[in-house]
Amino acid sequence: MKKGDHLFLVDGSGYIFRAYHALPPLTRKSDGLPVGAVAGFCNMLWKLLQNARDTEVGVTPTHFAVIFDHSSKTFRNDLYPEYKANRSEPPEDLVPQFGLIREATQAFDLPCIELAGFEADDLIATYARLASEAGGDTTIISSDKDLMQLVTENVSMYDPMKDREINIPEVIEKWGVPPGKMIDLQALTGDSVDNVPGVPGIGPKTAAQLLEEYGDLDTLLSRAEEIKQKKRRENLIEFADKARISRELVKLRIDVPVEHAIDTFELAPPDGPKLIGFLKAMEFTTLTRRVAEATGAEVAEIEAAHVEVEAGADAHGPDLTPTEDTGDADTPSKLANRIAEAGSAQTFDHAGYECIRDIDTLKKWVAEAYEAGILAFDTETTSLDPMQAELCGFSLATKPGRAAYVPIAHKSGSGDLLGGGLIENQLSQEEALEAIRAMMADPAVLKIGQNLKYDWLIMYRLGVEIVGCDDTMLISYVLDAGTGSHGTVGHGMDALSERWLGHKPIPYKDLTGTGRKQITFDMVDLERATAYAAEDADITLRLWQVLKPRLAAEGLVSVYERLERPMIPVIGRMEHRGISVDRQILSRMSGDFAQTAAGIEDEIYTLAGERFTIGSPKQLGEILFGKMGLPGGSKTKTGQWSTSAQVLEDLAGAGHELPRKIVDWRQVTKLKSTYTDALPGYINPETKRVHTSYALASTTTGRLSSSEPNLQNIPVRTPEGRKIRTAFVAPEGAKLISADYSQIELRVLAHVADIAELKKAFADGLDIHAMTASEMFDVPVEGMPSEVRRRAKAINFGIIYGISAFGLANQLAIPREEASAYIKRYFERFPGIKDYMDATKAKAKELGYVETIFGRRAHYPEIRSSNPQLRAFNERAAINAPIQGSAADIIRRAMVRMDAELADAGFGDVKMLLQVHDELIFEAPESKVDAVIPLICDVMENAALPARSLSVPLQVEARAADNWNEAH
DNA sequence: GTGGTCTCCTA
DNA sequence: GTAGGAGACCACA
Repeated sequence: MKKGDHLFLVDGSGYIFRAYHALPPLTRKSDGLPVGAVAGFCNMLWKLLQNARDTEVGVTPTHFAVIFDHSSKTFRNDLYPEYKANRSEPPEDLVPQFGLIREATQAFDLPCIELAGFEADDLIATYARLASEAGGDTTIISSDKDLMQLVTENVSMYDPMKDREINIPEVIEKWGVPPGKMIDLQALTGDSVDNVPGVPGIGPKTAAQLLEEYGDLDTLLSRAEEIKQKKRRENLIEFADKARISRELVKLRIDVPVEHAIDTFELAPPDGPKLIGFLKAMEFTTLTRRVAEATGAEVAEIEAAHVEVEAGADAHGPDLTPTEDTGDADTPSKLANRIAEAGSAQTFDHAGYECIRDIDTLKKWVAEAYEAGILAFDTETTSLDPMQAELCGFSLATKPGRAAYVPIAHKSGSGDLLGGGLIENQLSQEEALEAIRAMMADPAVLKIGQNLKYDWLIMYRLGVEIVGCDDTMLISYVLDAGTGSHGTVGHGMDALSERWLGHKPIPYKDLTGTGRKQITFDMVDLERATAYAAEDADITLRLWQVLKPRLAAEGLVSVYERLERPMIPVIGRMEHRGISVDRQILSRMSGDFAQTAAGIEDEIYTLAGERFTIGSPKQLGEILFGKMGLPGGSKTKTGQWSTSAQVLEDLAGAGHELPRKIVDWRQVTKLKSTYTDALPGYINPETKRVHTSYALASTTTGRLSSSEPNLQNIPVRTPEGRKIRTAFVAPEGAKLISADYSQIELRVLAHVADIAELKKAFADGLDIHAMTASEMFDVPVEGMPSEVRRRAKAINFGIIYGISAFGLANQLAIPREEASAYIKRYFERFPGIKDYMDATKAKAKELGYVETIFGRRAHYPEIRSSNPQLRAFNERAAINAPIQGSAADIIRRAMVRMDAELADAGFGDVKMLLQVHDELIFEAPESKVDAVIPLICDVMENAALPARSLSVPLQVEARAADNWNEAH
């Protein structure tokens, strides 16, 4: 090892625990052996060995070793017998994976280091020291805080699961002290997991503050008398010895008598066949193929290695999957596994795709589609906006590897002086569409798309109907909504392909470029267009083969069939219809807002004594809290003083003039920039209407989201904002109808938690917030002060959001203790709610997901996190999801049924335009309004039936007017 | 140009 | 305290 070398040390024992808790629990080999953590470990190693440069680490290792704990007893037990005494046994299905991870390390040809009497951390500390002394750098692959004391200029850490490097600044940011003081900090705080005692009542924040003040632990303990806080002083004196022992426990040994010299860690190129043998045995098909591609090995020629599972371990463990593989029967989950494996074992051959340029070939493909009964289909267009896009061509696939592209509007490149003309020998749009029209409308051929709503709209605009279809994006959404951390698992094709097929598709930008020089798809040459477009269809088909069988295997067919697939034409039609927006009204309002804003700006500059960028929170903060010296409220996570409306309102309340002006200015400029200025830009030049885009698969709960423009957040709370709704109008001779569910989420809560009092209140049509207030505060509903009702209302909402004292206190601007007391009182009065919340949390922890009343699943893998904040957040989300999600399912059911119900009743000219979570907006001929409103309400109120019979009535309120403001 | 931060709009 | 999208600013490439 020499200067410039870079040693990677993987904390193998730490990784396995973390991976086990962070990854979905269901990863198993076909014989039931749990291998989730092993899979994560292998992927991580491979990534570090292949592309460490592409990660946060940014360097490629020259030396590499994986370090493990040898056994649970170490020298620390001699120091302090209780050390790690409260460690429970590892979970059953984790046990066999310890051995497998060591096997994996050997399969990777990497040193597998452990030593009796020492923890992995001590070995890591020692090797890091040795590397530094030899002039090399070290990256420790771990995010364990116990290792942070080792961080120096030459030693950093890397969290492989978050792709995050941890250097000196990150340690300071996280713990408030530099790495050199981490030992003292941990000595003070202790560690309940490892049973390191520490000093009671001292957490990380306090410890950092004390160390900042006194420098180090010894000084602090010797001067403990000076501490002002009584309890803290007493504890520091009483537990000084415990703190000193703790320091010895957390201090890592850098002088372990290691058996392997660091030079033996030098990295050799991977032994492809050996590694592949192991990966095959583990059934990691995707990684197997990646390794094969990188090492040039032939997968088929390599036999799966024989891997022994540690004796005594229950290899099969308790089965966690809802459908168990039993016997030889081809169960859905077995089928799903087998197909997934077959699909991902094949490679992609871009040169094998066909470019269809004559009608006979296209007809041959159509015949092939009939034969196969399935056809993956994808359109290529000039725009992401399906209401403006023009068709460039479309692609087809009938089985894996068998795919083609049909160009219809490609032009020759711009480099050609005579260029810009249509390329010859392309089928015309009419000809090509005519050839596929009958098949597209024939349910005998299942059309498979990825985000099919887009292609559906393109074809709908061209007069081609699609009947009989599947959407891989929606299937993935039904199966995996919420998996991965922080919703990182999207359901876009690139992500799905990498995840399920182990294949990275050709990036769109490789064809079109980006930014100013970006070209439209019709300018892409046919060879590359064919490779790209046909690949998309090919991928879609393979994804369908992998994902579709899982629906049955995991009991999610009806969710997909009733709540997802039918939404494609429903939402497609709504987006196609758009809504009429009055440009004049918006333009007038923009002018007014501009004037108002300019006036306020002058006043602000005068009050501030200088001109500055009001919209910059940074500059504004400097003026308010620096120059003017106003007292700051809360801080943002980057340490800036917050200038949120809440803070400014508080300052205004204390008699300061400027903050009030800022609030006013913000409101006016917000309304202007986000709404009155932006909306006219979305009016489609052709239709003269605004066509929002609804995302069907973007939320974890099942709600839709709306974008470009977002029509689900048009202002309503303030009179100024509300006026914007007057610009959403019905055309001459028509009215807008707004129909919204009253208190749907509270009704769902009453139903799912089965709360007699709430159910009765809804059945009797009572004011639910007043009723809650009356129950909680013993105040009669008659003559109840509005403040009392307001508090009960906030609590009711809080319950739906997975209440916390902190949140309720914030909402009501009351002390946290008071909020806490309210919650306690609420739970005493409605114990069923508490039971429901506890049961929901327990279910989410056990299964990793929660369900709506219709069986839609929302995954919260991080609910098992050891990070209390993250865990609590996931608990609240898990409590909220069945309520929010069930309401979302109900309105989806209403929407799916609505068009047909309207048409059957002779209201074919009444059009559903928008959805805003609990509200539907329609456009109807004036003459039909009165007759259609009861029908709309009826469909919405009975939307849960016949699948579910709610024990609470649903109530819908509907009104018609010339514009959205008056209708709502 | 891109991505992160802050703020604010909705149910 | 839940679920979203978007605009402005600003530091980075």
